[in-house]
Amino acid sequence: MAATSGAGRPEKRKAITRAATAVFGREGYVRASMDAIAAEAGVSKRTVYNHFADKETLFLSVALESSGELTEKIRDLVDRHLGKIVDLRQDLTDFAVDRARAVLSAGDHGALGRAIRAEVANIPADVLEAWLEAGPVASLRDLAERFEALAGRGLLVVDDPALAAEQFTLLTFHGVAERSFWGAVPVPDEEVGRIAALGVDAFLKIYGAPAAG
Amino acid sequence: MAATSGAGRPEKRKAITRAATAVFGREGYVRASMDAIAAEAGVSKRTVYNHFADKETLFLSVALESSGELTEKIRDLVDRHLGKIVDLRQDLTDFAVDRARAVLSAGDHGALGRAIRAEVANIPADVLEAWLEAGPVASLRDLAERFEALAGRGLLVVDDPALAAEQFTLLTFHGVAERSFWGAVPVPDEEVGRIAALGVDAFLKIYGAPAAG
DNA sequence: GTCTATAATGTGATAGAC
DNA sequence: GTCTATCACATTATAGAC
Repeated sequence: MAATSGAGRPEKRKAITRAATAVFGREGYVRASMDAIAAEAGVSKRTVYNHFADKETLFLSVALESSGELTEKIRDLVDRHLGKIVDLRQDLTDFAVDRARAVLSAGDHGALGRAIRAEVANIPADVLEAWLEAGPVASLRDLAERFEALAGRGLLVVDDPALAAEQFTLLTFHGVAERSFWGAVPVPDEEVGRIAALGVDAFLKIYGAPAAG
Repeated sequence: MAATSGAGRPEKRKAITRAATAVFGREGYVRASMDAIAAEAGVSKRTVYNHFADKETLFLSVALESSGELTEKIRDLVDRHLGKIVDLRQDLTDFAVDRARAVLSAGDHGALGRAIRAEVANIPADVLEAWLEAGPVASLRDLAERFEALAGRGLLVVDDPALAAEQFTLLTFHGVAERSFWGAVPVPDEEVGRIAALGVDAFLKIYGAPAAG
């Protein structure tokens, strides 16, 4: 906290973090320059250093922030698609498609996630853990809770909800993530839909309730 | 070819590519310096530039080379573990564990794969395609062929061997790859084994022959 | 091997805006 | 008065040419 904050107007700080998110996502940590971030934020470089101690602090700060925001976005998708089940297969597929889009679409937080994954060897262990906890791990937990509820209603047969959530994510999301290199290379919408549908097929073979076939 | 080759002893060239693989893998593309590569190869920087036009050419060259070598390694594992099936579940699990180790173990080609994934936005499309074709896509095809053979012998029920190979890889490998950030963060052996076993469980629920239970 | 050109981070100093 | 923009600056590191 003490290192990241300081004096200054909050609006400036917001402009800086938004610019940093964009530039780090576009260029990656090493290539991104503080000059470029300052320019994109419309402030002077001095002002950036007034708000953030150094480049690394700025990067880790926006990484954590962005991680939490993406988790909230995904939580909304979980609620929207898996809150009230109409057609389980369809709802799961829709969720898979929307999540892939939310994480991997170009302009968004996904680009920063790519930068973080690229820099992971240079990120302090405790910060990395905090990022995981605010991001991927939290989303997995949200999904696991939902699966547990669905199992309670007899729609799924699930022993270990955390495992089911992870395997659902692997089958419906990681194939797209890998193919698009976490959003760096575009994947056509129809391809995303196809992969999601096939992933849900496989998932339901593992965890589907026999009644629903 | 013309850009990557030149005069000079082949032994020097080999030393350079080996050093470049190590340094690029350790530091990533941007951070790696040509000085460090020359030093690690035990040659002068001038010699490096005699063999490779520039930094980018050197990187792309070792990327392709390493991709092919890793594919061969994995092909050996496919043959060893899935050539003669003794206990299908056990053989699949052993293969999954060995592959994860081969790709993600620290000193190996896996580190370079991480660097490539980090740089993917700056890699020319045709080179990226060649890298995919020599690496991940080729390995997937090898595995698909093997699954098709196993299906022919009644050990698996497989409609689409390519899909089965991809889903096997997702279930048994990508969970570890993601958790370790493609080898940047170590994952305990027992955790790798646990994930592999759970992945094979799921895979056999989808594709297992009913006879074998 | 040496040298040049370039570009990066982070630091002052000063003068102006809210 | 406090925060800001502008400019200049020292330091360091790099790619690549001679």
